[in-house]
Order: sequence, then structure tokens, then C-alpha cells
Amino acid sequence: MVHKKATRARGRPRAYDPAAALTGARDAFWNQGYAGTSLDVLSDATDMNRPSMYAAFGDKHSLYLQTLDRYIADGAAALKQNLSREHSLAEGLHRFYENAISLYLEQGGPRGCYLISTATTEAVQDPEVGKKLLGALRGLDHAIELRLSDAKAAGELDPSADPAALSMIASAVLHTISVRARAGESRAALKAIADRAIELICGNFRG
Amino acid sequence: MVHKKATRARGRPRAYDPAAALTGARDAFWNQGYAGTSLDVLSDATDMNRPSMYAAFGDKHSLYLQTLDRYIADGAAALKQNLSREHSLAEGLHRFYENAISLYLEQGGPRGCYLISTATTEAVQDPEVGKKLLGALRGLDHAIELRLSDAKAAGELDPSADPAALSMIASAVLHTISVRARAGESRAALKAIADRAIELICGNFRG
DNA sequence: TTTTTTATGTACCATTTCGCATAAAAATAC
DNA sequence: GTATTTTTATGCGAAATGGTACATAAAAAA
Repeated sequence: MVHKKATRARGRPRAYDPAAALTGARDAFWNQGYAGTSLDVLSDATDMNRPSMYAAFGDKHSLYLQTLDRYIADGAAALKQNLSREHSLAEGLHRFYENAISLYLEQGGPRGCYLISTATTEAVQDPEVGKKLLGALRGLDHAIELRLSDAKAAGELDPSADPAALSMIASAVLHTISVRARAGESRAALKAIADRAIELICGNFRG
Repeated sequence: MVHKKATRARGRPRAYDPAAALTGARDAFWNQGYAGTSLDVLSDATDMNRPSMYAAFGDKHSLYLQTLDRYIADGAAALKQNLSREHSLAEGLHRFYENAISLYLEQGGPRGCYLISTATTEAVQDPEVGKKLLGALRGLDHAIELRLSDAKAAGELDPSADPAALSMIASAVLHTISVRARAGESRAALKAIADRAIELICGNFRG
């Protein structure tokens, strides 16, 4: 039997929580963008001094890439849950958009999707960011398309429905919600957009 | 009779073209974002030295706002032309998206929509930018909705069609095309998205 | 207790960034 | 020609930025 905490790390224990630090860094980038966020701000946001940040996450660029990875992983997990076949398609899409809108408007003012709001700007000059962004966009398309194909097979969608086209629309609606949220659109307006999209995607069918 | 060039400005003539300089500045911001573009880069891009830039456009922030204004005005003019009633709705939307895709992929790598790719990031920290962005988004929605209402009245759209909902979709598709273009998606893929959207919006009707 | 290991905290450095002062240049007005 | 006006050109300077050296603190190991 091995006690997890039995063997403690050798030297001085770290004074910060790595996961919380990454969240703090992400929130700072989220508010000010990659280029607009200084190491001083990141140091405050992570509750770490500069050398510790460096030791833990590497330089600013490397830290940013790690926040992107975690956001993408978290988003994929939430997506999988929301679009599981436990709920109807309409219900799943409803949860999916509600979840997104809440995330985009969370605490301290609107901010939109982390990728669209910060990574898109950098994607042109930074191939690593561009690659992660494109991968995430395609991943979302793909996951939704799979769910729509299932729905079509299950009779939840009209037999003439085109899952590829509809999944593109569903993604586009998420993207527009992100942009509008960050621009300052109200929660009610964003919800109305989501509701209209769900109606349009699901047509007259209800699972 | 007054000759336009008869009375020349008093002092040393300017060595730059104001409109071209604004275009150069815009392109620099477009590539690197607002925060990521330094005055040195802007000075190169405008072919102006720093004091001249200041005299002509004010500080970096003021210059950026002016590039936004011009982009928004240009976009509105192009939109008006593409969605005029000279063409059918489907044809108009086709021109609209083709025009956008060409702009988003123009010269020197993909870049997306100038507003979505650069202003969105700043919108949270910079209320002036946020206001301009939100205004532009709503302006697009409104213009498309008007065109769709006309199309409905003219029998180009199904009588049951909802212009407000469809215009939101049409805008969303433009937004997704911008994000995907900047992320590196191919022109063919972007065109496919536009075509699917047009089909979906226009339904089975053709004007 | 002493050594070793790991993390912290202060302070620093080179560079970049934004913005402006100042002088020279190029035109018109007198 | 001289004065006036407007722009250009060089370059400076304060502040901010990304990144790191170095000494110290806090733990386990010997």
C-alpha cells in the first residue's frame, strides 16, 4: 500500500497551487489578450513571483499555450457531457448554449470565448496558436456533426437534414455568441440567438 | 471659378498620402493586433515618421479608432452594394460572402475580419472599441434583416420565414468565416460554408 | 546537526515601447 | 531676399516589459 502523501517532495514546498495559477493566468489573458498582458499582471494573477512562474510554466508564450490547452480540454469535456445522448438533441443544444453564455458572461464583465477572443488575434503571427485554434474549431464541428448524425438516425431530425451543414451552423452560432458577448450584448439577446438557432436546427422535430 | 489646387497649403507639403497611411496602419494592426503593434512598426507601415503620425492621427489609440471607423464605413458601403435589389437574394448573399472571403484571405496570408480579429480582443478593456464593435455587429444584422424582409414581401422567401432569425444566421456565418479564415481554413472550405448557408437561408425558393 | 534539495523574494539588466523636444527643410507670403 | 508656416528628420528620455542572478527560506535526507 502506497500512501500518496507519504513521500513528500524533497525541498521547500511550493506556496502556490499550479491549477489555480493556470486559471489566474488564463483569466488575465482572457481580459487583456496575449500581447496586452504583462508579466507583472500575470505574476499578480497567479500569486507567484516571476522566477516561480518561469520554473513552473516556462516563458510567457509557453504559459499561454498551456492555458489554451486546458481551456480546449475543459471545453471538450463539457461538450461531451452536454451533447451526450442522455438528453434530446434540442435539450442538449440548449444546455450547450446556456453553458457557453454563462461562461462568456461570467464574473467581472463579458469576455466571450477564450479562444475566439484571444487566440484568434495571435493565430496569424503564431503558428502554434493557429494550429491549436483550428484544431479546436474542427473538433467542435466534428462533435456536433456526430451528434446530429445520431439524431438523424434516431428520427430526431428530418431524414432530409444535412448534419454537416447544420453542425456548421451550430458552430457558427456559438462563434457569433462569443463575439457579441464580448462586444457587450445582453444575456437576453444572446439567449434569443441560441433559441432561434435551436429551432432552426431541430426544425419541427422534437426528440 | 476656384481651382482646387490653386491655393496650396502654406508650409512644407506633406510627404505622405493620408489615406494610404491609414491603410498601412490598418494592415499592421490587422496582422499583429492592437496591443501587438508597436509605433516603430506603424511608422514603417505608414511611411511616416513618428511626429508626423502624431500630428496627423494623434496617438496610437486614436489612430486605431480611425482605422476602425474607415473599415466599418467601407464595409457598410460594400454591404449596401452587394445586398441591393439589383440582384436576387441568393445572388446578393453569394456576392456578399465571396467578397468577405476574398477580403479575409487577401495578400500575405489569412487575416479574417478586421473587427473580429483585432477589436474583439480590445473590446473588454476599451469601451470606445467595444461600442464601435457592437454598433457594427448590429448594423450588419439590421441591413441583412431589411433585405430579408424585402425578399419575403417579394415572394423570394417563404412567407413563414423569419427575417430576424435568418439575418442572425447570416451574420453568424460571416463571423464563423472570419474566425476560420484567420485560423487557417482553406478558401474552398470557407466557400462551402457560405454556400451551405445560402441554401439554408433561401430555402427552396429562388428569386 | 549538517547537508542537500527545491522554492521563494528581491533586485536587477537589457531591450522595447510610447511619446515628445528640437532643429532642419520646403513651401508660401511679404 | 526675408519672414512665416507647416512638415520632416533625428534622436532623446522616462517608463514598461520580458527575463534572470543571487541570496535566502523551508523542507527532507544523512
